[in-house]
Amino acid sequence: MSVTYMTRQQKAVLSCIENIHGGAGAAELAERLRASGESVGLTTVYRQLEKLHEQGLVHKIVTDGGTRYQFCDCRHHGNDCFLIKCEQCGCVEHVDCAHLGELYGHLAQEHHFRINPRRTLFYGLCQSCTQEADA
Amino acid sequence: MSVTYMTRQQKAVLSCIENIHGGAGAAELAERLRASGESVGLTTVYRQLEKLHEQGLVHKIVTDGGTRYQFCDCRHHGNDCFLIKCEQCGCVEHVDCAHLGELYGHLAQEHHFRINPRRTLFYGLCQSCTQEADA
DNA sequence: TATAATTTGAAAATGGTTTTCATTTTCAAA
DNA sequence: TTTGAAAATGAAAACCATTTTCAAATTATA
Repeated sequence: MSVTYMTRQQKAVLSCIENIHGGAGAAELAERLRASGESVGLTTVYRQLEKLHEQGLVHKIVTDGGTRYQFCDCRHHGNDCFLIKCEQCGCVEHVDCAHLGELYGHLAQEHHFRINPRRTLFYGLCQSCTQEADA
Repeated sequence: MSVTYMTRQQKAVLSCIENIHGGAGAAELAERLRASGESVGLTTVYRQLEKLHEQGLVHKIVTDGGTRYQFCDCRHHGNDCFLIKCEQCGCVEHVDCAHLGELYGHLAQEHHFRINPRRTLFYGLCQSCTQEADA
């Protein structure tokens, strides 16, 4: 890939997803772009999100409830970062914890499973929802 | 639900998914049932798998590559079990490891995130694909 | 029996995502 | 500047896994 420019649509998709806390689905993203006057076709939104995902710039979270894309420059992450999707409020947060990398090592050494750290996603309660639950 | 019997189809779906190591998609399951002479309509396969999932007898794993169902009496599990989906061969395996529960404890204590252990799913390479990769 | 309730499955509908392809845009060479 | 090749766009069509519909079959209860 020796492309040196970015199209209007590419810039628009990237800067939009970058600024949505908690991520968004493709259709929602297209809707936001249209609303902001930077309309991009849904097909192109899908294509750009896929491209960003391949480049490691967005997570692609496929679940029962649909597919969501979340910006995250994962290329800068090591083995110690993971995502947690809060089952209460729906937010997606990043967490860094050295113990995770240790777990991966253990699983590789003792159980012969090699984890792909880039795709680790837990479900549970985020910090603020945990606090609420404890109150 | 005061139903006391099980239809032929219900029994067939349950006993089939119980015996597929690595789980299966709905269509694959229907095909296996047909091949074994216990043909069950695809619609019914979907319905029964959903029912079993609600009862906590099968995992429903929705990803990029499609939805897979894996038998697992999760009701009996503690914090130390997780699933891993092999990015190479597509199988889903079940792993027990005490270190996982410890990680959850640490995340709760130090990071204030409460993980739902029932939904933990890693991506990576299964045992046999890890061996192949190392060969 | 009779009747109500449940289950089944073929066919049709659904809807998110991908593919197609004519058009537009961009890059690099002349 | 042209010019032509390569890449990107997006509307429309295709795709396809899953869900819904509904008439027929099965089972429970009266």
